[in-house]
Order: sequence, then C-alpha cells, then structure tokens
Amino acid sequence: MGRSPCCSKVGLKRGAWTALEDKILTAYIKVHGEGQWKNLPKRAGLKRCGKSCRLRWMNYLRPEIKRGNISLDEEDLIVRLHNLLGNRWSLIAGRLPGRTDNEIKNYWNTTLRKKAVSPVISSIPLKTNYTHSQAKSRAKKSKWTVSRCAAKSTPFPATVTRPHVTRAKPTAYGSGNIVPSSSEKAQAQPWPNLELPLFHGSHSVLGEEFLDGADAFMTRGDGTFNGNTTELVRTSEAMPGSWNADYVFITNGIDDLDMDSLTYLLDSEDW
DNA sequence: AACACCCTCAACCGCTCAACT
DNA sequence: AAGTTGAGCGGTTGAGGGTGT
Repeated sequence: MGRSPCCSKVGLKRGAWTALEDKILTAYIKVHGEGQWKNLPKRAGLKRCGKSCRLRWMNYLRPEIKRGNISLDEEDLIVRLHNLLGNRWSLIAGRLPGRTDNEIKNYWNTTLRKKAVSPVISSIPLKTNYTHSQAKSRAKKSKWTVSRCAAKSTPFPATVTRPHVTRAKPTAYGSGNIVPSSSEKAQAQPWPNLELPLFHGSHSVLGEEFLDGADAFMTRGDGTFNGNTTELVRTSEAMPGSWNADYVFITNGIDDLDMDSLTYLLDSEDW
C-alpha cells in the first residue's frame, strides 16, 4: 500500500486553475460524467492530479453550485447544523443546496466562529417551564441512554471542553412530548444517545445538565458562552431558583451520534 | 505612494474508509 | 484475512485583494 504521490512529485501542475483548464474539465465531465478521478486527467488531457480535478469540479465547476453571499437563513441553518453535527462539513453542505463543504467550512472559519455567541442558547425558544426537580424527573423518565459526563474524572469544580453537538428537540413530536410514537421510533431507531434538559436560568447562568451516577452536574457559562469551554458545577449549587427547561440532544463526543438518526431528524418536515 | 497587516477562499495535504482483489 | 486502491473528508496553507497607517 502507499499513498498516491502528490502532484508535485509526478510533475503535474498545481495552484490556481486557468479558464482553459476549467473548460476542458467541464467539457469532459459533461460527456463522460463524474467519477474515475484517477484516470480523468489523462483522458481529458489535463496536467493535474485526479484529486485536484475532483476538488475543482466539486467546489467550483458543478452547474448546481450557488454563487453569492450566504443568506441569513442559510447562516442560521449552518449554525444549527454545526451545533448538531460539529465540523462535519459535507453533512452540513448536504442540507444546503448549492453550497459546498469547502464553502461552508470557510464561511464558518472566517465569519461565524468569530461571532462567539452561543447560537444554541440564543436560538432556542422557551417552550416549557419546569422546576429543577421536575426537569430531573423528566430526564430520568427518558428511555434514552444517559451517557456519563465527559469530565467524570476531572476534579470538581472543573473547566471542561464541551463537545459542540447540542440541538433543540425537533418539534415533530409536539410540545412537551419528548417520546416519539412506536411507529416513529421504528423509523428513527436508534436516536442520539442522550436526551436531557437544557436549562435557561436567570442571571448569567446557563447550561446543560449531565447526570453522572447519582450526581447531577451542569455547565455554566457567562452568557457569551462561546460553545467550547464552560465551567462544570454541581447542579444543586448552581440552580438559582426558578428554571425553564428545553430538551436538547447531547452527546459526549460526536462519534457517539448515529448518523441514520441524524438523517432522520434532519429529514423531518419540521426540521 | 508604499508598506504592513488582515481577511477570504481556492487549493492542497494527510488521513480514513469502503470496495475490491 | 490481508493487502491495495480510489474516493471523500476535514484541517491547513498561502496567494491575492482589501484596508489601514
């Protein structure tokens, strides 16, 4: 085995594409279709590696690619999808017709990352009022697996890196009903592995609750909540009194997420 | 006008994964 | 089962344009 030699090692052209190269590549793909990238340059008469051709086609030449600025709606969708999927740019791009993974990745890195305001916290509407005990009880009743807190072994109180994969509960199942019907479950199985409330506190305290054995912890941010680093505190000590709770899906790592479930969620009409 | 710095985004790199032998 | 290969993905780079001094 071995990696294919890069373009420079086999005397192929690198860098920006010329208009002529674009024309040749487009004409070739129009006749022969996509695929066979390895052999494409030779057949098309391009002094490029197949990888480079694929990238140029996928990110720039495809006719369905949408040009122009990202709209506010698209930006909102990117933010929501990023909260759900993390840096899975191709999956995110799949939900934005005409946009490429590269474009979205660039947009995120250059524009959205700087905004440093939690899109999750700011965009989730308050729909349900729960007391802390009610919310805990509700979470306990959930049929979904409760993952351990990622920072279990971290001395308390601790600062933990928070996986960037929360999202609001889809409204497809109706307000206050967090358990899908059996037929819905049959379609959706398995769901993301953790469902717990997201608490909206008064003052500056915001967070998500983690159940870790008998202990409940929650994250606490300062209201700007950049989505990456937050403080972990014991829930009983953090609760300011009255709370509103919404349901979110949380996972301790993006790898825990089941892509079929996500696809199902994303394909739901409400989404 | 000249230079430095910043920003954007197309392109590249290195890796993983699935399909195939 | 193990090796090979191509496709695809996400992180990173750097050219070029814009802006500030």
